[in-house]
Amino acid sequence: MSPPGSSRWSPTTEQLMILEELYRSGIRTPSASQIQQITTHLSFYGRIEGKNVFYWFQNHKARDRQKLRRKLNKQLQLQQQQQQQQQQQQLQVHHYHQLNHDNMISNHFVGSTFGYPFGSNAQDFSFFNSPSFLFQGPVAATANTSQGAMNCKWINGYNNHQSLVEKKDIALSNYGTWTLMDNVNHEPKTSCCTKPLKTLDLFPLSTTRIKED
Amino acid sequence: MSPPGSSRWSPTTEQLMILEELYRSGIRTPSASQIQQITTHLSFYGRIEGKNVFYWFQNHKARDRQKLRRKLNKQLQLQQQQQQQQQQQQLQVHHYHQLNHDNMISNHFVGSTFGYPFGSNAQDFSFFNSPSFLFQGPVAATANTSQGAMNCKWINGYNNHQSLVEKKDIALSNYGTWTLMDNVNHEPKTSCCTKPLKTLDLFPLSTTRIKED
DNA sequence: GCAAATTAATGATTTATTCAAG
DNA sequence: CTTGAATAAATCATTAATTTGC
Repeated sequence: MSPPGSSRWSPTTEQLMILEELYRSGIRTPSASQIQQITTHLSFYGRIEGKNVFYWFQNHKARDRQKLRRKLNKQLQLQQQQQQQQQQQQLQVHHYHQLNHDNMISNHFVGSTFGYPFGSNAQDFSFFNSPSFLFQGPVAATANTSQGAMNCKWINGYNNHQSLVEKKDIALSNYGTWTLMDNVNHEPKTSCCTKPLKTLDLFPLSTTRIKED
Repeated sequence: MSPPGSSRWSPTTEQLMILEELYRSGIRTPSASQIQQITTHLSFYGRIEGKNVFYWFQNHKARDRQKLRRKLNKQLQLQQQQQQQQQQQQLQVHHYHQLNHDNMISNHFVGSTFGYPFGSNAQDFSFFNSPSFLFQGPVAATANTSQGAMNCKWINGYNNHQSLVEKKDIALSNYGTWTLMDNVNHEPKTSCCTKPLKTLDLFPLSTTRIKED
């Protein structure tokens, strides 16, 4: 399923089944602690990281929507075609009664015949009903919303894709987006800037490259 | 600048100046370690977190693009208008010479008169020339790309917006996206699931909510 | 001058699109 | 062709500018 040197996660059958069950049960955008716990539990069935769970839900939700949209578009097109056919039939009748008639027939109001079918009026709090194990502990200790408790941390680096460096020249495409994490001693062992530099030291003299990538 | 109980970061004048300088110097999507170091250095001028830096660059880049696009659209519209005027003039001349002439004049090739002005053919590696302080150490120890070194961690929680809960009912809008971080002992103090539950325990019997949000 | 009311900027989130591995 | 991962675009929400009536 996920060969050792594999660059991307691929879910175990069981992991997948669980994820799908969770999805079906209403979870769409799991919170930090939910992802945390899901990951913990799924790691029992194979190597997995939080971001895998995160991306999985994101993609699954997006592609569900996409599927729906496509289906609706199909229906809409069908309906439009039908309407056009009807109109043409009417035209023919018309023609039959009165030749040399003007060709202009409004085609505009077709789309508005049925409204937006999604229940977009309500926030998705459905995960309150999500599987019990997600809320066993003192829920992620979230009562503690003080500055220290949920501390904002970190970012994609050069994403384990050493191989990409050679394949393409995009190796440095990096980062995902944002993310809070549980309180963590983030002593950047990489940082050697013990004394803060003064502002002027930050800038090289070359201001020559103003480039849009 | 950033009042104590403020829910969102607002940059100090100096922070802003530095960020803009970095941007001008070519930085567009700083890597993890870059953000890290930028944050460290900016925190000298006021409270700031990594995500602020991250978002700042993301937004700044996006809004630059946007500005450019708008400018181009304006130019394009202008040019189109000019062309139309020219065409109308030609038409009038035409008319002058030959009345009752066909009205069809191709309007298509207008857009292609000037190409895409961006240097979109090259990747942006410009930040290799970025301010010296960013690369003081053994560059974020990135030589170490083994599994352990850059470890994937965590996610937005209920984003310190305790106040929002009352104001609106959207309090639970949560999470950003993904993010690697330097190796960190992530002993989730929130997790109390010491022994992995069996699969069946994960699911409640209610499969009633299959909702599209 | 100075708050209340509007509007413009912009920080933060969410959704859509794209890339590329398998 | 599916789908994990990454990026860009659109959107939301709050704060800062600003206008306005006093």
